[in-house]
Amino acid sequence: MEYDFRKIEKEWREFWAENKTFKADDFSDKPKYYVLDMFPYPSGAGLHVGHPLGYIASDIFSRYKRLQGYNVLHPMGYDSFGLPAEQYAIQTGQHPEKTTKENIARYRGQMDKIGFSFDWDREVRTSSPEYYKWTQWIFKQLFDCWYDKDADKAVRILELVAKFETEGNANVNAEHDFEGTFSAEEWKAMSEKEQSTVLMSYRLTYLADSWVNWCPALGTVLANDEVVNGVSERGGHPVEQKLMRQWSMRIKAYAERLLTGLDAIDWTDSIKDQQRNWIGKSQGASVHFKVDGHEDSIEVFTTRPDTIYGVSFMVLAPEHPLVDQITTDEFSAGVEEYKRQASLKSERDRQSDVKNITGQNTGAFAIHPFTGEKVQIWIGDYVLASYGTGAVMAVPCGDQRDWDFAKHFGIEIINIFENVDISEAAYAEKDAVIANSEFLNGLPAKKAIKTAIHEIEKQGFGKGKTQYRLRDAVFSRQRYWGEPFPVFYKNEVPHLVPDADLPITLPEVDKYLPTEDGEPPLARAEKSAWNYQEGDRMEYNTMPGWAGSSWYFLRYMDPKNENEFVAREKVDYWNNVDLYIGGSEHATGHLLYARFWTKFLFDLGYIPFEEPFQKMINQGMILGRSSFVYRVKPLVNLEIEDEGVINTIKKSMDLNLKLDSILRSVFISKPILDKYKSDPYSFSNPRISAQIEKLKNEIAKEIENPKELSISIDFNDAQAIHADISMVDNDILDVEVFKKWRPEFANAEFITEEDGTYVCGHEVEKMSKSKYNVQTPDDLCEDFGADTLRMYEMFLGPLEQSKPWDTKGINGVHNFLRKLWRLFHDQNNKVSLDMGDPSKDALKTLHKTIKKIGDDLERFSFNTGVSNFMICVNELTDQKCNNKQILEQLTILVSPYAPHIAEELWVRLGNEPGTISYAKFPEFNEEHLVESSHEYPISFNGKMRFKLEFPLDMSKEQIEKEVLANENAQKWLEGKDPKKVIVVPGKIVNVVI
RNA sequence: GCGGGUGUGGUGAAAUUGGUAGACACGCUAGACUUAGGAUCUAGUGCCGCGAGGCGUGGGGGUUCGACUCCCUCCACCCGCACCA
Repeated sequence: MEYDFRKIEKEWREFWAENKTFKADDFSDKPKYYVLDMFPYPSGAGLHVGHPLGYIASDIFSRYKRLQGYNVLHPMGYDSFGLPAEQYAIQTGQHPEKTTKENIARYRGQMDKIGFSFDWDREVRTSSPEYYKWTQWIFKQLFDCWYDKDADKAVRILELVAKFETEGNANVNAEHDFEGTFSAEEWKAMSEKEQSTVLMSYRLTYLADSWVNWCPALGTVLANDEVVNGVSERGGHPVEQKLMRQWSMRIKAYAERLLTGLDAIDWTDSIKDQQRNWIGKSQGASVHFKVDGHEDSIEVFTTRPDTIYGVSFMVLAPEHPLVDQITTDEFSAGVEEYKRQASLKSERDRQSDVKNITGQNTGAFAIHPFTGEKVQIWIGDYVLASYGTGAVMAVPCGDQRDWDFAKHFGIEIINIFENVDISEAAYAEKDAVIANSEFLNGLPAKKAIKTAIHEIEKQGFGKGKTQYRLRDAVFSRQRYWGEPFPVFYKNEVPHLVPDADLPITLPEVDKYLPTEDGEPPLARAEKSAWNYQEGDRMEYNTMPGWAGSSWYFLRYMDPKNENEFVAREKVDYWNNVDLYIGGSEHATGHLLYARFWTKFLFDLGYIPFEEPFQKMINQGMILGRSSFVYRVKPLVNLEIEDEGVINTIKKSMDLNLKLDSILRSVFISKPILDKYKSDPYSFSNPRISAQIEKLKNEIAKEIENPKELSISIDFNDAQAIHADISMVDNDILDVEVFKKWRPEFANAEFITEEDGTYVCGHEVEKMSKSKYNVQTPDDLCEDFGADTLRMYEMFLGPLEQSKPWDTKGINGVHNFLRKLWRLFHDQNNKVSLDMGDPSKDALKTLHKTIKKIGDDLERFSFNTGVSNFMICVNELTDQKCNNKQILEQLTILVSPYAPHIAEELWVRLGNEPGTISYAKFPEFNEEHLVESSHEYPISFNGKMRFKLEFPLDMSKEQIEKEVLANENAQKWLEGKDPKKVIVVPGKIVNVVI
């Protein structure tokens, strides 16, 4: 074999590992560049071909940056705490640490085969105590801080205590959820426990009773981003709302900075929009409406205070705390009933049922703060208790839901817009001029909003307010396989474990299940099983998966530091991640939390930047191509004289079952199935027909006089069964392997094509174990080599696009590498080089390629890069070029994509082993591309008809003359005079007729 | 409903600033050489048409000498958000 990739690749991988070729220097005169991949969760299934897509791209870019003279940080690690390992532990009793280690070993083996230039000395695992010690430490910092809105940053809690001691809390501008005010004296008079409770409502991580998403099937709470459409993101289990005492992260404090920070980072609009959406900023005013005859007032939040004169009623959420107090006797029964019905509906139902307008009058009235008029107070489930204040001022002329509600219940609709017709629908645009609104009359909405807020504040019944949809993030999980909290309890008051005693390691437990009384698994641990034993008990919850991943990119800079989470000098040198590659599915989870923690650590002065990931590229998902075999179902039509309907149905079903068992193991080739679908009567299969006949006779014996009995096969309802793609080649099933696949298929029969083959159907789906369509990179590495795999994955198409995996074209890429190899070698596979000066043509090809490859890398267009290499090698092959100077440059160019073959060729060219990774990226020299003439496409009315070659220095006029004189042009002119001739020098000629 | 994205041969795709649409690769067809590794080489391959030629980048319209590219409008698919006050 000429190009022996197996031997080459193995040797070079060993060389890189032994020589630590890709070790990154912590301090260097070179400029730094940090390329990061989203680290994987090591699942039991191993890597499939989709995982390396992003890793290959980032590796190519890392290698390119090294060639450009950068000191590149390109690490890899494992997000190794998580649910699947724990579920597996519950089933098998094995410690999750054991399976996690095994899975990591498998991942590492797979990654090693692909030739990544990771600095493996920097590997981190979120589940290792050396790592999570610092996750616990960061938690402690959050606990020890509050958010000072005046300084707009996190500040130590001691400073807050100092303020309380001197002036109480009245003038403290903090992000908090403490209700009420206290003086310095009152503060000092509080017991330690009371003070602790107060402080808790200011801390950036806090313990509180909060409504959480409880997932009974997983036995844990979930964060909002882990709940999708009312079910758990992992596993799709139902989720219910439950009030629980939980640790939360006060991410709300950072809402505004998380929003504005997006403007300064280079991410896709899609991800930024998702985060903006999730944060959900809305500006407006909070306004208090007095309740007629009550002390209480209703606080509403509105984005349109300019429409306040259009308020003709109020709507409270059915759960609003004031509802019971204000409801009049007359309406109390109706209100109770409405509340009951609303409580029966799930949050999801309430949200999906948009068309039904429901509501209930409470009989109470609110006083309009400006007009003093009484407006009805209703309850309605279109108002959500969890958003804003759980109450709205209804402006039917300006809000479609309010309009619908008013129409439905016959409530007055006041028009406060100039020249706007609101008889058919509300007018929600902000371009109308306000009318009918006293001091707001004649103002356009934008101005009116400001004026209204000003007036509301002046009169003292409300103020301008900005509201965010972002909720604080629940940080406790009732699970075993996660970071323990550095928290112990004394008299149920939480205390922090001192830094010196960190990490709190995971204690051994007898089972990975909750206790009988519903406590999390850690409650099973004996006190002595903990490595810290202060207080009455330790915290039994563990941290969520996103804890460790929120700061791992920092740890890579200083992975072995035992004294700090990262040394300041190192983070000063490496700074933030220059290029982050990963999937877009983490938009509102990991990517938001990591930004939050980064801003927090920045506030405390530990790191010099506020945004973790400067530029991000989201690689598309690689989809699988599933193969299917088809099993048909019988259709029995039986009618029996003198027997009841029920009996008939029962017998029919029996028959169906019997027949099903006959057909169970019969599989029909896809093309034949399609034929029968359109023409069921063409079906003929002696064996099956015989079986059906036999069955019919049996029935005839059993049933005296069937009025009608027909048995047919329903081809349209054929059952498609996933067949493992490893036993399918080019859609043709290996029937012998299939029979051995599962016991139930041992006696399978196949209705095949004429040539005896069984043809499978196929579909593009997500790659997953259960669909038997998982392609691992291992086989492909074995068959074609890592360099081919790397180039092929890039060749598939643009990185960001999702695409089905198909190995059809892999030969083309493999052939390219063989052609490349042949440029350097003679027929006997001996290196054969021309040591002289390169030809003009070869230089032109080379420099054209240098330009394109460089440009492609700069815009992350890896697929066109591969194409350009192919073009280059094709041209050099045509030129029979084996010039050393040319090939040496080409080898460097190719090395980021195909590092193994590049290393081998580099040495065969006479260079030192291992030096290619730090060679100099070839310099583009335009001179080699300079042409003296250009082949002009000559088009008529924009259509290219033929080409003519002219010198580049020929004048426009001269070109025009030559073109028109050309006989080919005369043919297209058809004797007419051209209206106009456009000559773009060096580009094109267009003749307008 | 709102926001983001995609739409080009039989297939994956390319066209970077408005300038030869389909590069490169797969597949397919024919031929050559071998007949063992999934081989290699040559020629062809957008569609219609014998041909001249016509048509062609989701549909329709526009700007322009010239549009895959810019503008308007509609359609389909994918992703995210959604009684958010």
